[in-house]
Amino acid sequence: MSVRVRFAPSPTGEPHIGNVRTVVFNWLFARKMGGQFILRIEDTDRVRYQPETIPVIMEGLRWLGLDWDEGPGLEELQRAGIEDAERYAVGGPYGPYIQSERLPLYRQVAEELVAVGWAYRCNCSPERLEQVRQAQRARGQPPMYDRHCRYLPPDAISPDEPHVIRLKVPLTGRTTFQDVIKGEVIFENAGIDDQVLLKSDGFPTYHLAVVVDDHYMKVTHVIRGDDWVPSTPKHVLLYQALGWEMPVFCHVPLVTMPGGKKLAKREGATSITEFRKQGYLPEALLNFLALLGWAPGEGEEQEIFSRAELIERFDLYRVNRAPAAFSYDKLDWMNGVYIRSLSPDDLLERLLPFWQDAGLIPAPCPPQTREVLRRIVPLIQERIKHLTDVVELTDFFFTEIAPPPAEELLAQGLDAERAREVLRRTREVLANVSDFGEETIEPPLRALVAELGLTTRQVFGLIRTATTGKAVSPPLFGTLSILERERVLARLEAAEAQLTAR
RNA sequence: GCCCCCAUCGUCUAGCCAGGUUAGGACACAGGCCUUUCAAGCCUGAAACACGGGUUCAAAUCCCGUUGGGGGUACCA
Repeated sequence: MSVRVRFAPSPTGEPHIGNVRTVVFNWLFARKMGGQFILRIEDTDRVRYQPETIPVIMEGLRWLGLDWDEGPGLEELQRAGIEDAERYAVGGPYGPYIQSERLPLYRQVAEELVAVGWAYRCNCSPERLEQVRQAQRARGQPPMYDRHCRYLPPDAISPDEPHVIRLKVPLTGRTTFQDVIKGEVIFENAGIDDQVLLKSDGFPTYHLAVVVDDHYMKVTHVIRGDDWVPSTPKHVLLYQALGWEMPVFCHVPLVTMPGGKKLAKREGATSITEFRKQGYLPEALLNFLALLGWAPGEGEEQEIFSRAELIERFDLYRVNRAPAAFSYDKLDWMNGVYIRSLSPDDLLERLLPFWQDAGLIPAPCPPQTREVLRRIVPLIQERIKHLTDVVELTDFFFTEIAPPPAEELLAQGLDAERAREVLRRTREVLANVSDFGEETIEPPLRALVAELGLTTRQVFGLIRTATTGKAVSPPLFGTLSILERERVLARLEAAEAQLTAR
């Protein structure tokens, strides 16, 4: 039978990067095994529901290259009020793939469980439940539902009055399951709460919905975060009660922040959208995430893997047991590696939106500007770690610069008079050079350095500051050539004036 | 509190299952080379088996305990 896995986000916000790593494992496993990767929307929490995050989640997956074989279809997306539903509709034979579209199914299963004695109705008020929990805590007992309604006569609560349906967990014995990563995990039934399966608003809780959907969608492997381990016995009980075949469970370790701190949904954990905005390449992020908690092993020392290589080598059974800390340092390095490996034209295309967002070049990029960019890219390719870095590194090509203050011009240790001389002589040289190509500029400037008896650092540093306004810039001769003679001479003159004014 | 999971350089990890390694690699860090700045590249360095007991000729590897970390404990997922 074909492997079927799923990512089932709840549209209450954008998934944090730890969740995304788990999605990567799911996707890699599906592709490796030639199976299906399913996207299911778990919108059963009506309080925290934010429909607008559905397309954001989908957009993020697409950007990362995590395509899904089955997922919400056109009509259900339209009913959810998603704009551009056509753009995201995939559909599939086991839909609908949005849980709010499957309500009758959950209710039916819940009623079945009540009928066979595996579940019961409960109309305890939230206040009473809270009181019970507080009392238990005060006594130093684990907070659990006291099963008040479990022992009521079967007809004590009418199906028509507001109530929830709870799982009737066996009071004794133990529930166990085999986990791909952890091996056998054992829970005493006495410690398992009578979990609510169907809420009073008619929506299922995660526990009911996940079991029902995974069953009917023929999911074979449940690959999810470690945080689900404690609720897995409830799911196992449900599978047993319903007589359904169990999927393979695989609980992958969580991802923490660099300090080892918790990576909770709202703790500023970065989302795919944020990484994208910060100038990370999707292939770099994918590569990095795949290596967070997994390594090919067998003495393999390669760390840069193409998408195809990751699929080929990924092994779910080799995923680590211990949680992994996210490292921006390593991601940055990897992003730089990927940026350097791009063809200049490809890099140019990816850089374009960042230059445009910064207002440095017009939105439809004119052909002339593109030619300039084509000359700039090779100069900066090995100097940026993020696509966003290009803005600060190249802005002086597109905007006028304020003449640098004297102290910056004199940073190389020259006195004002000497610096003025350097600038004046440089202007003479550059005014008379036959053409303004990189190779034509360099020899006479080097000759000038020798003639003046100064160091290249002193002279070129001064020219750099004068023409770019920065102490750090792309390689000087290429930069001057792209700037062109007129602007270079003007900036040199302006700098000279700065020193004179002094 | 109770339940569950986890433990190799600062970080990601290889090695563990099938005991014998100078415990390997990468990021970051330090020093050097190259060099017009910054990068990139190259070379070198520092850096780990959490602790305590077993088992064994031999333990990072197997067992137990301790400590530490993480997760769960909702009509959230």
